[in-house]
Amino acid sequence: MARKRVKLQRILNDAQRRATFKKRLKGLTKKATELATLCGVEMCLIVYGEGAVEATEVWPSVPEATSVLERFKAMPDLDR
Amino acid sequence: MARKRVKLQRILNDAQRRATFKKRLKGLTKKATELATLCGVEMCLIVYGEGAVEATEVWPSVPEATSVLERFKAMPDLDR
DNA sequence: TGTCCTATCATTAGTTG
DNA sequence: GCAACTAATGATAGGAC
Repeated sequence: MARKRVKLQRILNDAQRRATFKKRLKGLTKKATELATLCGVEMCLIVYGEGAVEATEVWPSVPEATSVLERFKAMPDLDR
Repeated sequence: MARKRVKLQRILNDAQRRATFKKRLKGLTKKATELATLCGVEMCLIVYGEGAVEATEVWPSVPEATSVLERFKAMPDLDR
């Protein structure tokens, strides 16, 4: 989305993939914050990096995400 | 972000809030898809709407989200 | 209400220090 | 490797239907 479009496939270069991950994760969480604020909803986001390269990320925080997950787990299958 | 900027606070009008929620959720999941593809990571997103107004949303799918959640639940506290 | 359009604002790829 | 900057693409508020 800038000087050049990026192909929609896994970035092979490790350093560049990490850099892109960091930038886009920031953008994604910002959007998530805006959506939660504007629409008055609760939400959580969990990202699993591959091995030790990208760390696992939990948003907005581990306790809040856990709370949301408990509600999801407790929800009857029919409602899912 | 378009003809006019929107205030970063809960949209009071129900119809408009629903419309904004739908548009932004679509944009958010698109971004999430791109991040997962570009960086080769697994992720899930869970949104709880308020009461019956906005429905609960799970991305990318309930089975995949459940899989990610199981891994999160099984993860030692120290790693979180 | 849902979808399409598009002017306008937001995000970000590439680059520099 | 990170933060800042900038050009260029991407997302979306408001409007039309």
